[in-house]
Amino acid sequence: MNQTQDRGSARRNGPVTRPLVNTVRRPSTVDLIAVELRNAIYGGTLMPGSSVREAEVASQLGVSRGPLRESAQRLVQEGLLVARPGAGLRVVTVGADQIDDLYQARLAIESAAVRQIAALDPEVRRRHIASAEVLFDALESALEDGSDARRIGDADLDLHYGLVEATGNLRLMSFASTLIIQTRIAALSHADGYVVRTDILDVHRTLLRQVSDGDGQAASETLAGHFRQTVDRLLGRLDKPFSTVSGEADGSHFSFNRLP
Amino acid sequence: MNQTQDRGSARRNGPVTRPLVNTVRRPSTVDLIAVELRNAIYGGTLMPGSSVREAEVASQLGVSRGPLRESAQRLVQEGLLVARPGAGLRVVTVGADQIDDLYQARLAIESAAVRQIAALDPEVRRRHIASAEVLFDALESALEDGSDARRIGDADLDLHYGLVEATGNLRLMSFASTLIIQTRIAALSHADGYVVRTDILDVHRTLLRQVSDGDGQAASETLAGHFRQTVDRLLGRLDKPFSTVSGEADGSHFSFNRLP
DNA sequence: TACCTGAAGAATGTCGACAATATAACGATT
DNA sequence: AATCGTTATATTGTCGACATTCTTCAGGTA
Repeated sequence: MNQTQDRGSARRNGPVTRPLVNTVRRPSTVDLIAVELRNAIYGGTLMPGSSVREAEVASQLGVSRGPLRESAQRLVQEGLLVARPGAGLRVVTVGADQIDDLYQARLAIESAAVRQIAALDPEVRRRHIASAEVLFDALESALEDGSDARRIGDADLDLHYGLVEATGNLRLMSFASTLIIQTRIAALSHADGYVVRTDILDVHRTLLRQVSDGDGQAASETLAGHFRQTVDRLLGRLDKPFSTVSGEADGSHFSFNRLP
Repeated sequence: MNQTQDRGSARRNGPVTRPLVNTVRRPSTVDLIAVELRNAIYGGTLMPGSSVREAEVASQLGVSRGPLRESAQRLVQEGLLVARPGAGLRVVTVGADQIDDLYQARLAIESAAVRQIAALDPEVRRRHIASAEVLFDALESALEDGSDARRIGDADLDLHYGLVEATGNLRLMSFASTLIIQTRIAALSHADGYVVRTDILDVHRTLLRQVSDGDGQAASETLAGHFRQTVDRLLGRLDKPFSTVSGEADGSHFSFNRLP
């Protein structure tokens, strides 16, 4: 699996948290390692529940255990890793009892995002959601191409992150990034995490329409309904998905890029 | 200044982020140091913009630089510290250009919280907001006692955190804790950060009433209006505060508790 | 057979030391 | 006088090694 670290293709590996203060300065080693770890989790290289042996990962990254441990604490703070004293690091598992809280948190962030965008002046609003519409097209293409569920899920999450990104609020972006990676972890945790609803396009088309129409309240409700359906499906509470495409989790072992 | 680390009086030092997974296990050293650092920032011992020299703080905590650096990375992830390569750690400053985003983020979290609580069944709802009402009484007492602006601000922030805590959503609680500490940082950054509006009681009384009445939409709008006024005041855009109480920032130097 | 006990192994937690870098002070120059 | 370049100091960044803790597995016992 190709873990790239250049910024250009960062989107392909999912959203990435950037430092809150956006000044010009070269990224620290801790930054680079943290990005690498997040990508490894998001990309399925580090599977949920698997233990992260420091010496092993550190040597693969070409660094010592010190910087690796510092980076790991960042992911611990994000809730992507858990550290049991003496027992080391593990990738979190998002259990069924966490799904509700996770999507409530996503609703908090993303609902606020669409409300905020919808409240903008029509002109700037159009400019801000332009990139989100590109991501919607990407989702449409992924569905038309008959991509596997995993790739469709990527496009879905990218779109949701893009909406938050459109606010330009670094705090919201940081929160959204964390929650979306946790969503990915939940999908990787459950066997049937990757199932695609056929109405996914309609929902998101409606969502974007409502945002661009300036109706934040409606967009927020669309989002709430969408999340509620998703939670119900993940919890097996309701109707079965309309179309199911099994996604394969490539079981390739660790393969990081050594840091320069 | 008394930095206590027992859980009982944690509220006095402000909200504290706890690990996302709530299992029984002794806190790691990194946890303890991180709590100590957050309290030092929240309590004004580490002032915004001040540099955090690793060796100095580490020796005061009775630990080595290694664990301290790991803990610091947690606060970096939270946006409470910034780390410039080679130049070390500094406490963040929340500039005027950050106020908007900060309160938008708080609105995202807290608005979702009050909506969520308001949507509960009336009986459980009453039980969940009971602690928040205690915090409201504390705010009322602080105002009646003629406490300084700093203490009133504490009670205010405690109440806001209590509302999020009432959701029981650990993710939202973690976000709220971070944002509230950043709010404190903003207050410590600006000279006139600590001014108290006389209508603060009315606003929060209304807020709690609307939540307990199950009107999440109204509560959310009350919150939005309150934050908008606060931002306008902080940015000096609008009317001057009705009553001003100057808060003193005790300039006492570092004084941590050595970890056991 | 199931459970508890204990020892061996491996991984983590912590520390001290060294190298690399940024900051500050100082002097030279225009 | 102000600015630029240089040097010295202090602090950070990184690493390797050791102490500590958890996990595992073998052995014994009820």
